[in-house]
Amino acid sequence: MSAESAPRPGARGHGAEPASGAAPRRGRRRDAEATRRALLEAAGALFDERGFDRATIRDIGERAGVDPALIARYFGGKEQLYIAALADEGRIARRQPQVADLHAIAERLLARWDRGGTSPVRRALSDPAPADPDQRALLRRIMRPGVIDPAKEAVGGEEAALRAELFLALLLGVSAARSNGTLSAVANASRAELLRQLGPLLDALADAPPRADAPDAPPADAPDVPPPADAGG
Amino acid sequence: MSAESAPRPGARGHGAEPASGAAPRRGRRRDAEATRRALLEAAGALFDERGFDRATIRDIGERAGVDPALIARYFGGKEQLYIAALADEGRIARRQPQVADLHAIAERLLARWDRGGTSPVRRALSDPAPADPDQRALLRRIMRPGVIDPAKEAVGGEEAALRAELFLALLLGVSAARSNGTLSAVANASRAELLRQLGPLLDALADAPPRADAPDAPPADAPDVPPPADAGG
DNA sequence: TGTACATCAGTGAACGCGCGTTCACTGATGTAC
DNA sequence: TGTACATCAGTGAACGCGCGTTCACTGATGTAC
Repeated sequence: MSAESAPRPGARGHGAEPASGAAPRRGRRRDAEATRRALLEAAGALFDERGFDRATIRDIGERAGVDPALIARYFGGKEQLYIAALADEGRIARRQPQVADLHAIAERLLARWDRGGTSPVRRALSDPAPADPDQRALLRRIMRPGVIDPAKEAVGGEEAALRAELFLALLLGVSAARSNGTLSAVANASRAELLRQLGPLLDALADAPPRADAPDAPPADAPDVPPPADAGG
Repeated sequence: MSAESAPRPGARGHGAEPASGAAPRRGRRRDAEATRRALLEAAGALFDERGFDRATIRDIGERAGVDPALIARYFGGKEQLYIAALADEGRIARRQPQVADLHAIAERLLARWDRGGTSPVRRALSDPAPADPDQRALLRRIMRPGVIDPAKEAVGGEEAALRAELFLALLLGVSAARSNGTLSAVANASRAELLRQLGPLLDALADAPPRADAPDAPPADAPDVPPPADAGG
């Protein structure tokens, strides 16, 4: 949809059009690698925008300027294209300079996700449906180096792992709300305003709260939570 | 799946089975109202578990113990059944006693969502795909009385609306992460532990941060955010 | 009490549609001679 | 330089499948007489 898109390699038309645009790899009008990349990027965008089911291979092909049958040829099928799009995003993320500061990570993530349309990883992480184990492992591998590990280091303390994940979950929730537009104040706020409001929360996450099993705390064998008087249903 | 399910009204079998279970409305084995309710509850559960697309009317009918063609008869179609399931959840939520305390609301929401399988509203709110305006309005109407308005009252201050929505977005993110299981620490933590970790964040949300346009603050005409040096992509 | 009928909840087969996939084919490209 | 050929990127029609929907039908229920 936007002006900047991949250099469509397999452009239709049968006649004319001898590669007028500046193609990075000269000499090959039929370029399998460029086609692969175009499919990967179109898939990343559409999987994020619409989710796996609603992103059809025909739409992906159209956005990439490529015949959808080539998805089967280059990736094996739609499912494998999805996995490849996730992995590709991980590869991109790993190239970014790493920082171990919650505010900086939050700013980077929200900025990336606000740009919209290129993060199937974000969607996979915020989908409430149980993910299959292979996909979970892939997603964890993708988010660990750039987000989870630095966040863990930033919060420190005993429950660092849990807190780092809460940090990410929090941002995912905010980003999803921003995209779907139902919570209008969150959707319409500028990113700067949002980050200002989130600042104290991130600070609170970095300050370790009193441990439940501290020496002078009551015994921690209480059941999960008192039943909250379930009315209705 | 579980032992407690709706009293299946249109039970198959053609023979025998003269209503051995204790039916609340005696005398009518063929009960349109009970069938409607069974469909509504099965739909609520499946729409939440799998999302709209992956919840097929055949599965909904099977879980309700009812012929899927009755969805068209009673609701008009799958889309209208979905709307009805959202509205029904709103009706249930409105029956609950209202509290204006972030911790109490958070506990109630997480408890409801942890139970799993009955909240199409939660899924609709955490879906990153842009929602259509009618659906947005319905969702806002559903969440306002029990969650948004009390949260707004609890946080107070100038940006109360934005903060109340952030509160909900945060919980949605945590709940989604809990359901899909990718963030394992969040998924495996007890709800009590989770609420303990979230406590300071909720307190931070309730304490108004310094306003950007306060008398002694720098002018607030800065652009959205400095470009974060976008590497890769 | 018994019979005929109207009502309406529920049934099940069939339909059209959009999807991912398959596969025989086309034609451009690079190479061998 | 020119010709024949092998390779392989890309094409497009067709396929089977699962979906939501439709609709003529069945049969249980309640009522009128």
